[in-house]
Amino acid sequence: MKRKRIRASIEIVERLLELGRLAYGSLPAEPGLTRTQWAALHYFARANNYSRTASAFGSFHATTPGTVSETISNLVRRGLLTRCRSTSDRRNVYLDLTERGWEVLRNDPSGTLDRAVEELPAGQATMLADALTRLTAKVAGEQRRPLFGVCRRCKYFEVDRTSVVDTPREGCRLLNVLLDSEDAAALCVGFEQQ
Amino acid sequence: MKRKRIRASIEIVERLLELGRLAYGSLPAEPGLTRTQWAALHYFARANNYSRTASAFGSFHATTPGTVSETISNLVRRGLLTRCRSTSDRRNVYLDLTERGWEVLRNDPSGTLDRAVEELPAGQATMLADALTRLTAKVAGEQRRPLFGVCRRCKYFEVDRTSVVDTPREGCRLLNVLLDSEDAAALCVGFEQQ
DNA sequence: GGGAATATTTTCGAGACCAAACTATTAGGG
DNA sequence: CCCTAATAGTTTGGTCTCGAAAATATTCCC
Repeated sequence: MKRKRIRASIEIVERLLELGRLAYGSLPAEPGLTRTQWAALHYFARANNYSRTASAFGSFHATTPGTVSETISNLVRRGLLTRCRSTSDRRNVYLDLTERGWEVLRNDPSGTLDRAVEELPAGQATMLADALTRLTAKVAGEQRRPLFGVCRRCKYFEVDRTSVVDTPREGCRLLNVLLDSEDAAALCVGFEQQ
Repeated sequence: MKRKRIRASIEIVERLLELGRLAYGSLPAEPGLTRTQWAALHYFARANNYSRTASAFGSFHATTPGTVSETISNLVRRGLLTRCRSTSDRRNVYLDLTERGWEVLRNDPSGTLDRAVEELPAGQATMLADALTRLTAKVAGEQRRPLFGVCRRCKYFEVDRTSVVDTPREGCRLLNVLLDSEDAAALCVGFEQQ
């Protein structure tokens, strides 16, 4: 049985996939949530107003609408998420964490990975973020999926410095709305690289 | 609903988890294999003689023996893997790809990610490999799981340069065996950082 | 020899997953 | 304004994944 010639990139790919699994492979998973449920809870905690929908999470998590719908129903049943139908377009349903949802999220198993990242040398963390963004952009593009990213690094992000108050006003040129500091650091489905 | 203060590390964690999903979220999944089945096929293609067992893959993939057993049975049923019970210790079952297994693996969806990695600037790829190894070591350690890694970077790896022939002989001091060039580049459960 | 440890398989119930069918709502063209 | 897409979600059916626990076989070690 001949193996393929080994390329260095394979090791990196293996690490990436291994890490993704290990991150949620932590022991307690306190309230008995699954990987997917944690991922959903984490996503809806981090996504901005315009991205907290079932379909957006489906794109982010690379899964189908039906699967997402079931996962969300489960989290709603547990009292960790609430559904809120949009009034402007009644097809949309926005998902928000409940008080208990925020509480439960504090035990997010991916915190293990998060702490490991925080211990990286400063320069390495920056380069890592850059490399990962490149990779994600490439793969997402090839699969015709949205890229996701935080507003502050988006090409539609805008800072209005003409204001006389000390904190300049931030906004999104795509949706044409103002962003508070929370939203400007949240994940967005409409993200485009600068 | 108050959000937690946003730390830069969260973005990196999100990218890592997103990438892990996207990598296997490719469209065709030709012969209808699932993420887990691809991961198993990939693992048994890359692991060395001593690591192609159900339990080793279970550690690598952060799942339980029962799940692994089912996944393997499925792949055997499809004719992509073969079981081979060890003669020296009859508790062990080694898994090997069949001819068809190797053939099917050529469409491994993670190839998309692999190509993206190959397009990274040279320096960045090296740095990325290093950072990911650090992260994996940290997370695996915290979860008391084996680290996995290729023999050549293991502390038990040894090169015998006393030989007069031009290609020096490589071996493993832990298992006390010689390694051919294929094995020296394969994944091993017994890996320890240098 | 006998009990502990190891490697794997089986079984069960809850989720995850995809595909396809379905509902409801909105957008676009004549 | 109707008619047809397109969009957002849900439901259904069938397979696979997952963890926990029990079962089997084998080996280790005192």
